[in-house]
Amino acid sequence: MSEVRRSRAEARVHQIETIKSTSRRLMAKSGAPALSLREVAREMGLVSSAIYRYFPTRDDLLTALIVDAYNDLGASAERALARCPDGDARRRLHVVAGSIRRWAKRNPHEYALIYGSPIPGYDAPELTIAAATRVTLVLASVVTDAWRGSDEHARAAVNAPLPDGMLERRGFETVMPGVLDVTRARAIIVWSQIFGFVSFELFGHYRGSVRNTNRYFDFVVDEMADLVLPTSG
Amino acid sequence: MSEVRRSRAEARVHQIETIKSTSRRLMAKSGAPALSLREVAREMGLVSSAIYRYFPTRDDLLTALIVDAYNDLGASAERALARCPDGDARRRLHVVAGSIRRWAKRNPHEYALIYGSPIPGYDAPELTIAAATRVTLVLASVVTDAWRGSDEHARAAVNAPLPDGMLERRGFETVMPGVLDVTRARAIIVWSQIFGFVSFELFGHYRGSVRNTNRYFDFVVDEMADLVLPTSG
DNA sequence: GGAATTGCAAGAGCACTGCTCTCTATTTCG
DNA sequence: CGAAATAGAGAGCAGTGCTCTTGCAATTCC
Repeated sequence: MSEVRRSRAEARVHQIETIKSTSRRLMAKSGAPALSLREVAREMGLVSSAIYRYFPTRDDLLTALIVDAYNDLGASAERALARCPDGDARRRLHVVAGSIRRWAKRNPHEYALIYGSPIPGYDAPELTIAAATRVTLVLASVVTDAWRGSDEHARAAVNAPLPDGMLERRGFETVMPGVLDVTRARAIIVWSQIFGFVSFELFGHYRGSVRNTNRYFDFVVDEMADLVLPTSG
Repeated sequence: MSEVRRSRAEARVHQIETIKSTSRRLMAKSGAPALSLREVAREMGLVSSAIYRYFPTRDDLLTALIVDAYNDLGASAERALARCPDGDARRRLHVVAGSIRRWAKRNPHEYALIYGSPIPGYDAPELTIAAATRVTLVLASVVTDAWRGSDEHARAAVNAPLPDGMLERRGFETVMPGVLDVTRARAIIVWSQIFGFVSFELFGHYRGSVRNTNRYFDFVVDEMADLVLPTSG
């Protein structure tokens, strides 16, 4: 295609990028399980064995796509939250949750890739974990900001003892500083609920019970806000 | 293997059963995506083409496995609930939720098959929908029984208007008779939450945040009970 | 009971897959 | 410039889902 003269290193990153974008395009049509290295190569006008210069195995290509998907979702949530830095907490939660849902509906196969069944025998390397954390940090920050500077009354109203060693301690101190343990535990519920909802919606499990998923999603996020945000009373 | 003399019809259902159980065994090792008709045939001492007498396509075999999985999970939940017909509602919810989670951990690949990413281009036939409903009916009955004969005070405490046309009306009248709309909507949250939890646990998304998933699961179910059961106050 | 029909398994074959290997042309580096 | 590293081509291997034909056995019909 592009007749630009490139150094070898430049050409390499360009090829890697082309392989990934071609894969994404093909994946959008038939999903990750049907993604074939040979088809990617064919689409690029390459012979199949050439792909292996860049991704030694199909799983390596999938890993790269997974990392990109996590980052794309994370960046999307970050942008959405940045767009309302001073709204009230409930609205911010709606905005972040909505951006996650919209991203998933825009990229259903990539969503399935990262939040659907994992590829059996495939163990997520460290790279993916860091990328996966991004979107959770956005959610965590909404809750943390909402509780920042809350008074004793609000905290006492929800405080409750938690079973010992239920949550990981390492990490939470820096991620949700100054937030009660119960609230942290509930924030994880909110997180699971949002992705549980999106998965059920995308994978068709609401058929027969939920009619208007947009309205129902608003309802669910409201309930989650009640669960995890300080009472605005 | 078995040298029993069988009529043609008997032999047929026996072969179908053998194919399915062999598939389940192979799936337990490497997951559904890696399930190969040829390997099933090899395992049974058959030639690959013979399988097609019973399942005209790989998708048909998967459909059969999906239906069986839904039914197995549904029956498991039904049995669990039948074992405590007169406990209090909170305990019954814990029992049903726990049975779902235990089934999932015992049959992770079958769980992934029905609640993980759907096979792209695969549309669940009516058969699977009926089977899929079973486990939801068990959850619904716990909530319905809890609200049966509740007084006005309890109902007024949670009653709230719901957006129009949010839930499907058809079906709910018979499935959760006499239950408030808000409670129905919340029951769906509970349902999503349980499966969201199990998916996150099985697919490894809690790594780094939840340490003791058993205790955390109890916590989550308790919170869900608070959301959907009448206050026992 | 014998003949026609149907059902089952075998085996070859097609187009596809991931992946490996060798060979050649080209670019990079000392 | 010459040596080393790299990209791509092409053949090939073992595996896949699925189709088609052939021969045999069991069932059904007259």
